[in-house]
Amino acid sequence: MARVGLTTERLVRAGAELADEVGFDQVTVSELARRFDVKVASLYSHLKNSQDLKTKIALLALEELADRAADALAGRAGKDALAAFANVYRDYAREHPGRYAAAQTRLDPATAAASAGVRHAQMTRAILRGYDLTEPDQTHAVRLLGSVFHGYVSLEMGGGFSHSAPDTQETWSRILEALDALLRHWPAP
Amino acid sequence: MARVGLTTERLVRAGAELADEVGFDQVTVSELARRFDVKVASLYSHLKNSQDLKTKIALLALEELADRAADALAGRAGKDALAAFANVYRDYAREHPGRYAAAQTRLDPATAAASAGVRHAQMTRAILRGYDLTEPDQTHAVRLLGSVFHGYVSLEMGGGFSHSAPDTQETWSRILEALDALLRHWPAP
DNA sequence: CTGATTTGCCTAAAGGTGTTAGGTAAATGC
DNA sequence: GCATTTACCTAACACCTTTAGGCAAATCAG
Repeated sequence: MARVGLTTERLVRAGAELADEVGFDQVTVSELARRFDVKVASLYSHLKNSQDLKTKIALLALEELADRAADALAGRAGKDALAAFANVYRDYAREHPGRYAAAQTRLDPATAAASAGVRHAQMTRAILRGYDLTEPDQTHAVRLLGSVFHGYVSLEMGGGFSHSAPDTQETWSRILEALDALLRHWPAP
Repeated sequence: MARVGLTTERLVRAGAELADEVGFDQVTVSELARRFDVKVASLYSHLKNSQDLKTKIALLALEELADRAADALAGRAGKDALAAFANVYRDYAREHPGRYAAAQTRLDPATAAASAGVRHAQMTRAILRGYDLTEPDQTHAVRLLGSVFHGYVSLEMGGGFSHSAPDTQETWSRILEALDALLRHWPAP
């Protein structure tokens, strides 16, 4: 009965990899057990249940994303910061589709408040400091940016833009330019 | 052994209602059977399998959404059309969260091509005729609008904007104004 | 180093979902 | 009124989730 050395940490990391390979909603405690060559029930010493696993994968993804975004923002401002930030999301989603999907799962308010999600909101606000917006327009703009980034990435990954000219990279660049222009000339109500 | 009168049609409609009540990914063949007071296996005469049910719910949602959008667009142009179209999405998602989620599921290319999804793209292009965009900018704009609408609605429904001032209705209006302004002054590359 | 304790992984079992194969009775058609 | 079709059923299997209780490996006390 050799011990494998399971920990919540290792399980969550493996779960994240599994998500990237087979899709977040195909992540299953059983498959995870199989990968560690261990019986399913053994995982329940480290995880409360299946939902717990998924939540922890989501939190991991949010952390990784926030870390990357913070890195990308360092030393940048204005359109430069905007593009760097946006590209972090898009690149992360492409590299880690399962983790990205995980990051979109609805968390209960308490968990969300303690997650890296708040860093994301702060960083978006930081970017907007490079533009001339005051409250409440800044909040409107935060929400717009979140919508565009999330919406674009999820449509692109879902194949919504597939196989049609012009290519999506071109569209992405033009959208970032358009957003920059919009933020520089944000219309009065 | 009284016959209940199951048809694929009725099952899909009931599935859509079930989705709105309990969430699209909680839609299960078993629960559907329970609602018709029928054994699970009986559904397999009308549905290929569970995935087939979900796909058909998605197609139904896409149709309904396209019908509403077409209605809303009739007789409108410019910003008026833009707002009406956008509101159809937002309202539909609020009234029918399960169906809306269904409408986001990835369809295989053949199914997608035969779905009401193409009408959505056509209507978006129709709206853009009210602005002065030529290809390929029109395509970029189609993608931007899709991203914003989908992104905003899914973030709002996921609770991403919850409990923070200003309220989301205000943001939504301002975003529509901003998009209108952006489309009227679409930046050159 | 030995014995006690903790703890990691196991077996067993129960309940839920998905799916297929084959039967019976109700509806339909000649 | 009989033959055929078809709607729904029972039975069975496979897989996932979760809990309860057991044994042996790791850890710790002395």
